[in-house]
Amino acid sequence: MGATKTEHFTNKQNEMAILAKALGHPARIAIVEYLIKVNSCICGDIVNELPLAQPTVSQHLKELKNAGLIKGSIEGNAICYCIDEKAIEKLQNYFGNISTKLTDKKNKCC
Amino acid sequence: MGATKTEHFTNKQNEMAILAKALGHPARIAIVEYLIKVNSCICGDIVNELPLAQPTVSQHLKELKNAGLIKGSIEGNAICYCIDEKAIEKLQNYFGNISTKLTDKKNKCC
DNA sequence: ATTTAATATTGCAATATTACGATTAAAATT
DNA sequence: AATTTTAATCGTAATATTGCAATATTAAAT
Repeated sequence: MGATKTEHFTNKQNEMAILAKALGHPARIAIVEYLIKVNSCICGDIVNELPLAQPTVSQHLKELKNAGLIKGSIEGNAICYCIDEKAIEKLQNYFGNISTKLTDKKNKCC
Repeated sequence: MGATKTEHFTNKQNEMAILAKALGHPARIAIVEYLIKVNSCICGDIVNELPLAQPTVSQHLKELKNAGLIKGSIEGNAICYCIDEKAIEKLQNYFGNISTKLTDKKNKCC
């Protein structure tokens, strides 16, 4: 026990859970927000923006990358990071869809 | 170490991270989707829908409730669960906002 | 009052996450 | 070539999560 039983859920469910989980930490939310704020790809500079040690930030970046939320490309001795818009789109569609379904119905039982 | 350093991030960042984290597990995604699918509040019945033991489901429900994603009210000897629309709205707004900011900019450096 | 049904809680083992110091790797600069 | 810069990786401690059997709780039904 201890490990998530992904095999019992649909691909879509696992995919959304992976994206959500990646954003389930304030540092990773902060990284994504910073990438949006600077409005471009960032080469270096991310570590200085966060109140965490360099290896910790590196680890968070890796998780965001594994989840497909950011892309990173080597740019000399720095790394260029930016948001992967497709992932954000998926999240937006997902919650937009849920929102629509919720407002469609009118049975207020709670 | 091992605990998230929430104190270094903004309230909003922590709030979004809590919501995302709650959805960062396929079982909890499945619960939310089920609540939407049946299109009403559900009294009982959730445990049978999931491929997990009753205590595990109960725990996932508790986490969704703590994060503010679902509401539960006692209804006889069953519990009536439903989505808290405000939380979904927050998520939709958040990702909608990010999406807008991303499509606004045109600097494709990646 | 007993039994039944639905859900929560407890306790625990397995695993995952978070954080960081130390180290390494790779490229730019001197 | 030696140094500096930037970021990844390793190792490890602290903590959190996942999952479930056993048990408790609560209210309805008998």
